[in-house]
Amino acid sequence: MVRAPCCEKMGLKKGPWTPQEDQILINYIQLYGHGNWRALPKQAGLLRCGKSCRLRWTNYLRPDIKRGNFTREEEDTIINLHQMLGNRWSAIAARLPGRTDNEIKNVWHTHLKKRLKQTQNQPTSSTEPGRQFMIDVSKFNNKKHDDPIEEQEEPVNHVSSESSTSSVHEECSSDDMSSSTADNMKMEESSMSSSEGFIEIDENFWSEVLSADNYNSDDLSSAADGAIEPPVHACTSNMYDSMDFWYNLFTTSAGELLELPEI
DNA sequence: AACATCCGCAACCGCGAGGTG
DNA sequence: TCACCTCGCGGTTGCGGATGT
Repeated sequence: MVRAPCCEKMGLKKGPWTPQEDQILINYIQLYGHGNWRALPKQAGLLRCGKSCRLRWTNYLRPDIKRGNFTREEEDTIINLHQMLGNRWSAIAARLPGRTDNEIKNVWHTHLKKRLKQTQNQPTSSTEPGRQFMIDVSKFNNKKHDDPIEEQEEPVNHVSSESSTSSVHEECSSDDMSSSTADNMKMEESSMSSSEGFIEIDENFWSEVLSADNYNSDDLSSAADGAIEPPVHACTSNMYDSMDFWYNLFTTSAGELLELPEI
């Protein structure tokens, strides 16, 4: 069959969004959610295709999006996750609360690719200060199923964005995000504990993590309480300040530390 | 100051997956 | 089982600002 073009109807606007359009979209989604993206622009009175609305919302207007430059830690995380997952930006984004796949993709192409190239050109003994870790998941590359995450059991409490037609909160709450992140971590836990995978962490890593005195589990777990106002605080705080982040990354679901090889 | 080039980012395009009747 | 529809993802494009000449 022939797929109908996204914006088949003439007169649909393309290009940059105006503040007015943004406001219309935000207001509409706050009131009604986004059960059907295709129908949304018509119902909201926007001269845009549904796809454009969805993109604008998910990449820019969503209240839980963390704006601003990527921290060094975030960049390192992206690099390491990219080693593990390849160009699976949405999977990488799932581990970086407040960051979108598009944003991560952009930062990869504009910064990190270069940085990685530079790093690779340097002798192995030359390292930058600060924490670093490497995850060798070469085994994933040989798998028929290229997504180690989706091979894991379905998250019990996963809230599908498709099912959230009535509440913006379901889609955007940090709770939802952290739970999906935690679920995804399960994949890493199983893959990392495999004898084939290894994690390389410098000696300062755990001491830094374990001595984090500004740990506040509420940052990532404080769910939306039903109010329409988005939980911005969960996204503007540095995720690396949260013990939960590192804890989930390097522990099993039973709370046991993953086995890390001697370096 | 004017022009050229580079860079970053938002947005678009097309494909595949999954859901539904 | 199949056809169709919608959504999400990854790749790519193009605009606008920053920087260099």
